[in-house]
Formats: sequence, structure tokens, C-alpha cells
Amino acid sequence: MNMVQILQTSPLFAGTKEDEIAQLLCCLEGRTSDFARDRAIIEEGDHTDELGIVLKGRVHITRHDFWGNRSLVTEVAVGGSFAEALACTTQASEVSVVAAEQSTILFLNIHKVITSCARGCIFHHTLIENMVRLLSQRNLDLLKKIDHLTKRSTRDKLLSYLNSESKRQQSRTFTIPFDRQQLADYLCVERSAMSTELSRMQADGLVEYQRREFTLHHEEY
Amino acid sequence: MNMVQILQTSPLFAGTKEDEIAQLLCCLEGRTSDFARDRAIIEEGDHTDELGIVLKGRVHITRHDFWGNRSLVTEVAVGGSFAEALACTTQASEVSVVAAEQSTILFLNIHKVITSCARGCIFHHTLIENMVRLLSQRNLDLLKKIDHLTKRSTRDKLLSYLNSESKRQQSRTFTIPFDRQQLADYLCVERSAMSTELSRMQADGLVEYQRREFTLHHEEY
DNA sequence: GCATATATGTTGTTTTTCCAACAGGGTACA
DNA sequence: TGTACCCTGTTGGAAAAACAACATATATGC
Repeated sequence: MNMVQILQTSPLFAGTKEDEIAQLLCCLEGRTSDFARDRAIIEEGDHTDELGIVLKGRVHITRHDFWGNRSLVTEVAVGGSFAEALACTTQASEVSVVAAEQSTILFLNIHKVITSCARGCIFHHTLIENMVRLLSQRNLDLLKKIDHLTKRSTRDKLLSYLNSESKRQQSRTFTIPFDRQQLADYLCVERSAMSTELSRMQADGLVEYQRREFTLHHEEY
Repeated sequence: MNMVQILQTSPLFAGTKEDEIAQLLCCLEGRTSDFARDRAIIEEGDHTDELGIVLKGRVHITRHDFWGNRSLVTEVAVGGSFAEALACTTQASEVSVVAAEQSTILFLNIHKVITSCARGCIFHHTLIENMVRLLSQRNLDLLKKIDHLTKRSTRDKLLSYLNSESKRQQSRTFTIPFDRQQLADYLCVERSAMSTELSRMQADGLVEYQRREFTLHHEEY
């Protein structure tokens, strides 16, 4: 897939045709950059006025506390974007963005995105509307994550996450994008305790799994 | 304070003058409505295309799980808004909005907010930009909340919350908007365990408190 | 003031999670 | 093929949180 095709799948450019995207990209003056696995794209404390769109690979939004505990806020796959909210404010970032694998990122200046360009490019209005929709969606996603974290027990956190993942992939059998440590970081629990709980859940017939492949057996909730 | 003055303090109308707001309100065709304490403004499963702005009182964004466990996502005070993200999508709400006390709410149709009006009202563009900023800020707020929930122990959750509240009110001594049960619901911990931990923290000299009044003694982090 | 209701704090017990250490399986690569 | 490394699962003991029950304090209404 070339850049324009990827961008067509991106929420920010939803509803724009190929040639319109090309035209827009001129106005937006984006830049692309490659990152090796584990390389930081944005570090905690940084500020930026660019949002990023993943053209290749995938990135993790992470935090580290004083004691080095890592927490994985979310993963962004190809076509997804990050730092939109950060770029809209003047604050320093409280999270870092790390390439989870070899990745290519397109950076767009936020002001160019949300301000109509001098040339009066007619697709710009769509872009702003998409921006509102994108932020709204990100908002609901974060609410979803809060929903998982709200659960008091490791089992309920796992069920909450696995259910949402099952729903997202529209199948009872699905593959998660995290290894065990990352999943634990995402759900903010301890890895080995989580493994133990997964075993118990499998013994209870709630779920079957093998590495990253899961099948949910219980009713939705 | 009259409505226009309150709206001037609202992020959505930031940077617009009194007479401009009056003009905008005509275009937006808002409606106001009163809610008694504990009355639901939006219920889980509802959809709406209106965002709400609190003119009087305050509202709580809450969730209930299967077993009736309540969790308090966030509080919105006078001038604050809610349901912006919900109104921008077609999804059903996963949270409910409840009046924490006798409240007056101004409802605005989201489409009228983010679509330029027929009359070509020049302040409309500011409104859209404010909408982007508002969503971004809400985004960062949710990230902040995730930050609290990420902490593994009750003590760390409390410190994380109290620090952010102290910072927000720009003073080591401050009043929190929650009673103990609400605070526990907000931090997703058990009330009595939280009380016990607060006592320990006071004994350790980290914090002094009496009901809703807190004074932090330790260094920031 | 008194009775009642509500909010907060305390204590002891049970359950869950955390932690550390290790074991087994898979994979990469010399 | 064998070795080293990483990922996953397991175990037992330590720590923390949840829970239940009660004690104390504060607020509310009569």
C-alpha cells in the first residue's frame, strides 16, 4: 500500500478521494520519518505541534512512573494517529510514544490541519470535521480503557479487555496485539498473577488460549 | 452570574465577547433544562446529538457494572461541558450523567456547533476551533485519570489524585469535590480500605486532612 | 435538645494480588 | 544439533486490598 492508500483508511482523511489527498498533502507539508524498534518518537516532557500517522509498523503509547513501572496506555496500528490532543495544547507530554516495531511515521503540523489554508483548499473543511470526529473517537477509546481499569479484579479486567477485543475483531476467536508482559502493562496488573488468573479462567471454561490466540466461551456482558 | 457570563468562562466560548455570544446563541438554538439532585441527565445506552454545558450546579459522569459497582469517571463543574464526544459519534453512551446537586444545563446541538451556519456567522469558526481544543483538553484529562488508575496501590492512587488536585487549585491546601464514597468510586478502590490508607498517610506525615479539606506535606512528584 | 440519618474512621478476617524464584517450551542462530 | 535467550506458566510466602461489622462523628429535621 502506498501512502495515499493508507491515508484513505485513516480517520483523519476519511471521505477524501485519492487525488484530493494528494492535493491536501501539498497544503499540509507533512514529513515522514523512520524509527527502529524501541526507538522513542515522543518522550515524556516533550512538546510538539505535530500529530503523527502510522504509515508502517505500530507504536505504543507508554508511561513510566518514579519506580520504573511501565504502563502501556494504548497501541496504534497502521492508519492510526497519535499526539493529536498534545499538539492542540501547549502542555508537555505525559506519555511517551515508542515504535513497537520498525515504523514509518507521517508528521503533520496541527495548525495547518485545523486552519483553512491560504489557497482556500476546499477539502480543508472536511479535514477539520474529521479532526473533531477523530478526537471524539479517541475520547471514547480512552473511556473504554478506563472501563477496563475500573474493574477491581484481574479476572474482570481480563474479561473486559478480551470482550472488547472480541467485539472489535468481530469474532470469538481473535489474536491480541500484546505479549503477556505488555498485556499486564496495559491492564496495570502483575504479569505472573495475570498468567495464573488466565489459567484459572481456562480451567473454568471461560476462555481458551494459546499464546496470543484467544477464544471466548462465555456470554457477552 | 447570568448565562452569557458563565459561557464566557466556558472553553467552548473562549475568546468571544458578550454580544458575540448572544449572537451565537441565536444560531445555536440552545435549550436549557433543570435537574434535581440525583436525576439522570443522560443514561447508559442513550444516544444524543447535544452536548451539555453546566450553567448551575455540577454533574457526575458515572458507570455501573453488572454487579452494581459504581464508578465515578469525572465531575463537571459550572462552565464545564459534557457529552461532546458522544454527540460527535453515533454510538450509545457507555456512561450516565447525573446531577450531583440541583443543576441547570444548556444543551447545544452538535451539528449546529461544528457546521458553519447559513447566516455565515463569523464567530462560528472560533467555535469549531474551540471545539477541537475542548476535545483535546478532555482527552488529556482522561489521560490524567488513567494515570491515577494506573497506580497499583491505594496510597499511590491517592497521592496521584491529591497532587493533581493540589496543582489544579494551585495550593497545598485545597478542598476536594468528593465525599469519601465518591472519592473511592473515582479511584476505583474500596471506601474503608481507602479511609485506612488515608489515616496511615496522615500518620506518616504525608498529608493532613479533615473531611474534604486536605493539605499535602510531601514533595511533588 | 433530641432523634435520626449520613459520613467517616477503625478493627479483624478473608481473599486477592504482588513478588521472587524457578521450570518448561519455543525460537534464533552459531 | 546444541546452546542461549525469551516468553509463558507455576509455586509459595509476603503484602495489600476487600469485606463486614461496628464505633464515632457530623449533619439534618423535628
